[in-house]
Amino acid sequence: MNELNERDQKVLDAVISGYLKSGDPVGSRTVSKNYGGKVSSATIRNVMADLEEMGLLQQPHTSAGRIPTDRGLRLYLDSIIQLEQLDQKQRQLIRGAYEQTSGAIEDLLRRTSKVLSVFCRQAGVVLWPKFEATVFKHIEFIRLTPRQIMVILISKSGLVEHSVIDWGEVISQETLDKYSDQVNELLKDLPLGEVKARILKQMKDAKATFDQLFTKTLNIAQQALQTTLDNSNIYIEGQTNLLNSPEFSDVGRMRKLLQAFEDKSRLIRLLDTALNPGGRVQIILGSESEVRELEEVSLISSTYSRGETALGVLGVIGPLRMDYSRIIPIVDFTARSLSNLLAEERN
Amino acid sequence: MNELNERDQKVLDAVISGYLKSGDPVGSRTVSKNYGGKVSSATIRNVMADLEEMGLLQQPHTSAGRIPTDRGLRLYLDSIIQLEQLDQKQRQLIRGAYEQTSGAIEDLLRRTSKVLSVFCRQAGVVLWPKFEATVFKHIEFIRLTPRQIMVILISKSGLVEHSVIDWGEVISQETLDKYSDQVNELLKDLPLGEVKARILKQMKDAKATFDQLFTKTLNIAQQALQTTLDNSNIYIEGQTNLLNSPEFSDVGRMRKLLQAFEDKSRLIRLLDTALNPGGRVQIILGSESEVRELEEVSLISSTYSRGETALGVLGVIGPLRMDYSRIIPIVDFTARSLSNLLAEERN
DNA sequence: TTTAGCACTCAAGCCAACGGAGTGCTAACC
DNA sequence: GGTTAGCACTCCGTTGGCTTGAGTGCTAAA
Repeated sequence: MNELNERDQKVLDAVISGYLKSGDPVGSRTVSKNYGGKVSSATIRNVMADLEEMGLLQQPHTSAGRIPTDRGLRLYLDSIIQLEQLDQKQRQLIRGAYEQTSGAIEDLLRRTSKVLSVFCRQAGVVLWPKFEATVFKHIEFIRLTPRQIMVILISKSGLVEHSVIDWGEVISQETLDKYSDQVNELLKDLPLGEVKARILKQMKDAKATFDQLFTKTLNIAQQALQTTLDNSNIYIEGQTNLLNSPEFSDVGRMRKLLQAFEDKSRLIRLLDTALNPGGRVQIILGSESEVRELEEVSLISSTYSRGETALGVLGVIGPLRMDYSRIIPIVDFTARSLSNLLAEERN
Repeated sequence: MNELNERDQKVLDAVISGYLKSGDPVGSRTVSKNYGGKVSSATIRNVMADLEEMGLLQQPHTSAGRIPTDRGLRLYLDSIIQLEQLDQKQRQLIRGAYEQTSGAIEDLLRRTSKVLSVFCRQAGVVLWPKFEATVFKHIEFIRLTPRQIMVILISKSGLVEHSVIDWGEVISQETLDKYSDQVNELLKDLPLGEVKARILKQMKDAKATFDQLFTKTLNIAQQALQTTLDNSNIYIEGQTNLLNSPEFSDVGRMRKLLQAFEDKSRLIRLLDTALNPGGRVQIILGSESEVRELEEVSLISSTYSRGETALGVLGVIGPLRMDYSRIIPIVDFTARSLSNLLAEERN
């Protein structure tokens, strides 16, 4: 691909930013004006034809102005993604939004997605922290019915997951209590990613000493852990903000989009790909993802973490045509804020 | 209001059921035909004019057919609500849908709303069981940070709620453990609705005996309980089914509706009003509710329970124009199924 | 290489005409 | 007196032609 000279670049930028603002195709006259009138529209037309040939711009139909192709948009985004700082006032507002949050981590995350949706006027999403990235705190077995055991797993960061295990035989609460202390001791301060291995190792040892009941307890813990690790979750707020974009005033598109939102597993997959430790803001255009239904949206995301460990992803989903330069700093700042809050609170 | 004679009734039914099927206003000729040709369209026109005068039918404009008013629809619904049995095949299918559910009650509820949405082709909703209607099983205090305590509350039916309490002073895990047994003993088998009173009473006694730490523990329990009781939740599945109805192909209406769905508190309020112990299927037209945004939908609901205690509400939300006679038996049967499952599992 | 000019294209808005569904009313009918 | 046929009238939705305006590509001159 040919390099773009300065003028090409400028025209491309003008077309794209014009399009992002108005949503309408941008014509040569408009560009010429914004260019300061130094070049005539005819010249611009030539440049635009070149850019079209390069696959960066396209025409919805002859006699319409140009809009960017996905490739063109990508190029543009890469060039603006080195982010500006968010201005002081906005920062204050975002910090303020966190003030009355309760200690529960769920509240924190839900609040975050709300913040994102409100400040960016798009859909805000927060991917639930990866359980395996957190540290074991406590496990509790409760005998719900003679053959059903509820297992509650708590991580140091305050994540709680519970699941119910159908157990083949009757087991008493006393037995469960007896061993739960041992399991708690065994797993103390272990990253959840390593818990499984530890349990399995221990199960072997227990078998060797013929401690059947302990083996059983471990088994239960093991099962519960599996369900927990398989669980993923996501908070979405402000989906209806998307309805305000003219690109989704078409009912068909709209429906397609909302259907994609309804099946969260696809969204989770998408956000998962955006999880990169230590990363700054990242933009994924729908066409670049593997989720066909999300073709017409774009995800501006950032990773949040505690200390060095990347926990999850948060971000904003909106139409391809968004005010990226406004939203990018917000996402960035929100991710930092959340990371800070997580770091401060639990030690 | 004048009584309707048989013919009036028949015409009303014909108009409404025709309208429910097609969505278009129904004209006199159509009714005359469906009537078996025994009466001419002119006669029908006279009857229809009468019904309009009574406020049961209305015309979108002169020279259009008639559609029911809300009052007319209400009358019609009241007459058909004595429900038919669901046919054997559908029953099988619904039962089948529950087969692979895990023991966790959350799964059960989510599955239920899924079932409703799929079988009725509308949005399925399930209101989270009222915590105060369930029975205390277990409480657990976990010291998350020196000043933060996580309280986990479990009901006999397997509901789990947790909250984090910021505690003014440092409290050790040992202290918490020491008293949690006492609290558990104290609240054993108590309906959650009565727990609060019991705790308060006990706090007085503890104060009298100067058992400060116990008072504190009770205080924590008390706080956690409050948050828990305030919590209400709701599962919604298949919102996008609503988008298929032609009445919501208008983007404005659509938006209004989805916004109402996004703020769950309003939905919860609506469903709450439908909670009536021992009740059969109930229909609430949007115009009859206090939620303005839900004007154009209708809720077909039923109460699910365990034994004698009404736990929550489930149902279907769809446009005013729905296939009520098909959906009513489904909602009814689903409510029974869920109640049965809840009764069977936990004893 | 840039620019002015011109012919051409296409979407979108406007308007008038038309067809169809349905009504209300009147006068005849049983 | 209730019922029906007939008729004039109303109103919506669709169709199709027409116009307008934004924008293009090409050509020829600067």
